[in-house]
Amino acid sequence: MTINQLLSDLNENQRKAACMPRQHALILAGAGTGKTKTIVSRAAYLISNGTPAHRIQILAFTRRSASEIVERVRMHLGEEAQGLKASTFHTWCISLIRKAPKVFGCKGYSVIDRDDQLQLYKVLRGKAQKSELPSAQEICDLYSFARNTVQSLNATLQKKSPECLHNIKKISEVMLAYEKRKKERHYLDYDDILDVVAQQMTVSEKTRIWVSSQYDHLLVDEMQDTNPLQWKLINPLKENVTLFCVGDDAQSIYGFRGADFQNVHSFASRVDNSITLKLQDNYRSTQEILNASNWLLSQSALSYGKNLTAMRGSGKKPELHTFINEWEEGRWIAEEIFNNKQMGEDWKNNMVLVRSGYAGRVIEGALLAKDIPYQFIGGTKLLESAHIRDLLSVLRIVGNQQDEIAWMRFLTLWNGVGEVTANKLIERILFLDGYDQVIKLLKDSDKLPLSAADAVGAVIKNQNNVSDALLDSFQVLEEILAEKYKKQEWDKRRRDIQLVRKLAEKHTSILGFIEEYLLDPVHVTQIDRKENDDVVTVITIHSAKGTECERCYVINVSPGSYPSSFSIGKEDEIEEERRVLYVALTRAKDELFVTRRGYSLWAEDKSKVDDNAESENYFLNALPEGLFNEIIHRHKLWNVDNDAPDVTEHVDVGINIGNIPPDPQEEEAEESNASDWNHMVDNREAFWLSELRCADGYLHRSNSQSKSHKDSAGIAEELDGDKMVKKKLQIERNKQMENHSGIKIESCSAYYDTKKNVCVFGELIAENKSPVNEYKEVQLVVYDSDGELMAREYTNWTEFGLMQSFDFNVDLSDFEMEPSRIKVYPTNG
DNA sequence: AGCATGAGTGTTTTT
DNA sequence: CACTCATGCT
Ligand SMILES: Nc1ncnc2c1ncn2[C@@H]1O[C@H](COP(=O)(O)OP(=O)(O)OP(=O)(O)O)[C@@H](O)[C@H]1O
Repeated sequence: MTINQLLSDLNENQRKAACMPRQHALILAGAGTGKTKTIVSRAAYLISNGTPAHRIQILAFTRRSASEIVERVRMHLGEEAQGLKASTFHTWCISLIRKAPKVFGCKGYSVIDRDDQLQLYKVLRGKAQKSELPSAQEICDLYSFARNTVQSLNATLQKKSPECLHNIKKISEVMLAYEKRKKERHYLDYDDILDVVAQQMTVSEKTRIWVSSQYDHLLVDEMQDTNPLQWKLINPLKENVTLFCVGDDAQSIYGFRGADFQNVHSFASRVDNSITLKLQDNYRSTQEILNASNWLLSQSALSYGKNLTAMRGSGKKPELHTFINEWEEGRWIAEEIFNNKQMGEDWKNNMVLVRSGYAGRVIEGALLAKDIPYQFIGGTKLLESAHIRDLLSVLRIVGNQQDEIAWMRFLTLWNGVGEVTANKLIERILFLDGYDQVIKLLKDSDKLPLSAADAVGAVIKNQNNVSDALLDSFQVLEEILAEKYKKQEWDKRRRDIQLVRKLAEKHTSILGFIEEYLLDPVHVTQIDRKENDDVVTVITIHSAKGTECERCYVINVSPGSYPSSFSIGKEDEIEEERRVLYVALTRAKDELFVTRRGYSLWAEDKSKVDDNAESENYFLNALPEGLFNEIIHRHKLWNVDNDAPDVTEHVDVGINIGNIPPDPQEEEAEESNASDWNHMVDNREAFWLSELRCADGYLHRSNSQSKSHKDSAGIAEELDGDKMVKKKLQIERNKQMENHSGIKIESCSAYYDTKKNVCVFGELIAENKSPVNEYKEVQLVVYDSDGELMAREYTNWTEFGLMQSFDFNVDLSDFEMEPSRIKVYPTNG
């Protein structure tokens, strides 16, 4: 494709922006209006009009969008685009630092990530109580926020944690100690990487000239998410370099990192002689999708002045699905995607948008259960996972002998060595000269096994071949790592090691390898699928900014999540939550599915107090009719078998003894009993049980070493080692009775545990049209394998989200035999 | 003292 | 699942 073709694809405003004369510009435009496309065109235009490609620097937020831009320019221009650079702010700065280590005074410094930073803070903070001093995590966050916003600690505390203001002295001491230690050990944290460059340019004219003379144009994507520190980086360049920034204030979602969505508006005042252009027309989505998105913004107290119009016109109306719980939600999505594949649609046309990495797990499970290939972007990255860090610590030690964080990690790996011993060793190691001495020290230590020295030796031998270094040191460490993680999916973790080796293959420098992947995180599920591009994408909304997909599923748009309960009470954070959802909705091209849970098992116990606030602030509260097609799913929770034989021979009903009014004393006893039961089926329990059920259809808890199996009668037993913990019981229903009473038991599960208790938990829908109102209770009957009656109980039901719930807890310790059959049905007490 | 171990608990978002 | 805390072991 030629440049002319590319330009003719643009609309008038886009073309005007792309072909601008040399002048600072801000392109302010809504979602899907072609900002990225405009950046691509701008770069292509500049190159074909004589600017050498290497004199254009593009800054994007993630490596993915950066490389996509370069790829697209290359597609249009071919060879001519050679040398065009697109990077994240961090990779750009580190490349400057590496290019001129002397200029920035960081020769031989190694980059530490968030977790290392935290480790250091933990050590330096000491063991003070939380009431005395904020946790290391909090201090770390405050530190980073202060630096990203280029604010004093005092100002940061006032804004973020006023309650800690009285502690400012202590906090500042910890921070200063951190900076001192960082310097001593030659570490650069994420914020240093930017600040070193920014600060140096601010104070030194020579540096400013050296940097800015390398470029003619700086193109910045996602301008709305840049923070003051990043501005400090761009600002000194504007004398010699032309800025071309694109952004959308309604998509600013990185406030937690110091970005202020208003900032983009100050562009004009901060940059003299700049011009602001606007793009209005949305080319991504159908009007129906935009209507929903527009509505969301219109509900805000702030006025974003955004009303997107779809150039593609009309399409399918978005759907709003409500489920009983997250597993039904996940299962439905997986099913939907699966069915679409059957109809001939590619996996890759589906994207599931989640709020947190954690929220993606359920979806992952559901996709896994259906064998749907997927990639998961967001959450813990490969090189951040504990077992990989363990292995990497050996490499880091060899790469940088002063790396005390890595030493700590490595030394405490060995049995018998804890923090104290490790510290003593480290103190000596730091003063050693050369690796011969280090190896000798490790060998001589009576606390460490010989293999510790072997592991280090293995890396030293392979310093120029990272992949081999990994392999050899892993062989030494395998045993100990297997032991450490034996309860935490060691097999899976073991496979990760192979993936890391793959990543390392081309690398000849240990530190270079680590640095590259610290700044450019790789997600576990991404590596193995080079040839297989056709996969479903599960992605956090924050990572999804700038991407698009034909069919999007935005999950868990429930009260307490949108906005997140964290933000309640803080207007600006609620607004940011709104923008997060806005970003999610506007990713969809053709079809948008918003799903939510009518009842979240978690929301309830977390904070009953907040419940009101959560639902009051809920974004979809005042949803007008007509924006979405609304569908409520009242599916069975736990696979009640509809084809189970009807039970008609219930003599029991005839001899119903009814509700024996308990005397006051007993009533009290019963109440305390009920609360006991609540504990037993507490939310946590229900959470795990259903999660795993969703994944493999059976019942077990993953974090015990339990195995599960299903016997021929369809009864799942839970095993803990060889000891049975619980046994699942089959339930019989009486459909006739249910129809008659208008009370439908939607789900029910029953277990018999080692304390000889039968625990039953179920949900039902009591339809108002019930002709026989006296059905107000649920009856439970338990038989042993000889068919002898063991127990009969009655209970009322209580409101439970979209349904009513009931539960029983029957003590069968007086019986020799185990329960074999149980029946549950409505009764007129 | 120093370490291993298990139970308990609480989960934004990212370079 | 990852982190903290309490406990008990050496
Ligand atoms: N002039 C145009 N004609 C046809 N399609 C266009 C035009 N401009 C953009 N598009 C298409 O619209 C979609 C959105 O474009 P792009 O990703 O550049 O938008 P964006 O402004 O960066 O969106 P967001 O801010 O939501 O990330 C892309 O699929 C792109 O190909």
